[in-house]
Amino acid sequence: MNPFSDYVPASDEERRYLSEYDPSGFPPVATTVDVVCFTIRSGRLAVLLVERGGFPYKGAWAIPGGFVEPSEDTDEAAVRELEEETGLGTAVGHLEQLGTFGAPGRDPRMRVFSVSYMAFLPDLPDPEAGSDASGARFWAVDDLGVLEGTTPSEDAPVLAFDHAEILRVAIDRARAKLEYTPLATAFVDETFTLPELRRVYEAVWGTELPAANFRRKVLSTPGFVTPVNETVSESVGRPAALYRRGDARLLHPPILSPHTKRAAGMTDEAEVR
Amino acid sequence: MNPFSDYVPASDEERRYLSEYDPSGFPPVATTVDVVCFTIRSGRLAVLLVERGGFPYKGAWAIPGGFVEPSEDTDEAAVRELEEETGLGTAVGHLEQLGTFGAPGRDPRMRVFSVSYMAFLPDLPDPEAGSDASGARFWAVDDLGVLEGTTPSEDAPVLAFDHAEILRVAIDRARAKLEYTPLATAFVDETFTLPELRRVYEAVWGTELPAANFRRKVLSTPGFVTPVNETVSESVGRPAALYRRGDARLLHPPILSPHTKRAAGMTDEAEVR
DNA sequence: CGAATAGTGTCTGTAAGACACTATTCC
DNA sequence: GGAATAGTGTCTTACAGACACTATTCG
Repeated sequence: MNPFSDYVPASDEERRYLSEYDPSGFPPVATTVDVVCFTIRSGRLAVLLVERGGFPYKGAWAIPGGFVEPSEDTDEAAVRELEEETGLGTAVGHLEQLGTFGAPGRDPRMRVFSVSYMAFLPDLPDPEAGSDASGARFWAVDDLGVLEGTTPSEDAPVLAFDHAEILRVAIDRARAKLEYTPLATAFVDETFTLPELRRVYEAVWGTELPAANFRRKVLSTPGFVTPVNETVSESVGRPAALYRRGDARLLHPPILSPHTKRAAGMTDEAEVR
Repeated sequence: MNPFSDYVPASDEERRYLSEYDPSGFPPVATTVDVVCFTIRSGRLAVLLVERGGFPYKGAWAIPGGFVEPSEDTDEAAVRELEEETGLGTAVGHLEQLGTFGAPGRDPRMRVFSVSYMAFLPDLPDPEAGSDASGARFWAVDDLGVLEGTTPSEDAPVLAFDHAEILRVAIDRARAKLEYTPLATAFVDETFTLPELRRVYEAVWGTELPAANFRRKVLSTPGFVTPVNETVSESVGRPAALYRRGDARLLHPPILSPHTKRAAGMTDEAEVR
């Protein structure tokens, strides 16, 4: 019987069945959550990786994560991991499930299912290393060479397990979600200027956007941003007006990436065969 | 050591670590795949459910699924389940991962992680019951009452486990994917008419679409459909031209749902808190 | 003042929705 | 011919991209 379930048996027979149920016959498997933590660093999309201090893949870099505790939902485990790795809760940023990766041989120790999440965070200081990791830092994603048509930079880390694949899926999804959700606002502070928001799009998509049209599109999308009626001055140039995230969950019309229009042959995420 | 892994240890020390690794300390958990099989029946979006013949939730209806075998990737398990339940492979239709549901108490027997998939299939005869299910049939989704603002019909089935929640997420996602992918073509035969394709959109979205504008949009979206230069006659009226699915994976411009434009407050899928 | 950055106005092509109209079949 | 369904043409409005222009600050 599962001690966390509040299921009410419909009969004594069913009550007996549940109390006698023996789960020990299942082959041992582990379930982890991995959290792909994105941020914008120096105008580039960056992702948090931790250096592995133990076997296997010792010295390689991995997406931070850990085992799901018996009392936890996967969502709760993801929030916990995020807090442990960054010191931030979900009050800051945004967290959502990406998908589950469970190929039989993806971990050399045993069968491991990785329920992967993505987090989108404002710029953070590099975190302290966790207990089972000898280092932790953000890496610019286009230095990792995980995307088609890109090559790793000189000092690119070796990635553990199937984490290159997970990162590829996460980056594709983040780019797509920027178009039709207010996700970009998770990368900036609570109040932000439109040029700051535009630089988020430019960093994630790797393209320059015409500032005038970007501005018009953002302001004409209901609920995307609301003005705060203050300005900030960035040392030189005209001060920019401040905005706050609006209450829209989906953007209409969306902010389309210049790349999307040419993407008739682009692969959709996650189709099975 | 995981017998399905082709990982090569970097040292004798690591080789020893892996050979002595004992996975039996993990608490027993099970991992299943559930496949939400959608089709269009009588102009309505319908989903395949199986009646449970054993405890728990005996007599309730469930999304078909089963355990992931030790040698299988979750994708492979989903393909196998789909074939077992419908007799169809992925050559027909479309299959993709939806997400993982793993609340601690969702199954009263033990901790179970359900890696859920969605399949989109052309209209099928009602399947034969599987071995552990006393019945199997398609149900119109808007008779189930799983969506906000809808109420179950008179004879709506009781849903097992958290399957109402899984269905809700699946329907939301299917509706959204219809807009920007050629998913609708998975619901029709290999060759189809534009009115047939339009009725797919109408069934999934639950709205009527102006035929003239639908036609123009579909034909002006590159790679969505390609003409076959044949016609079919449906007993009365002018025969319709046949088309085949094109090679686009993403639609540009998308086929927007009339509902989407009013959806500024609509909830995005899967945000964690 | 000039450099730098923020923000506005305007023109053009394209796409969406509305809807009137034509075409081809069955009876 | 009439009913039924498929398909075309056209008008209006709205948005995307391009790009010239104005505004506000620092030094």
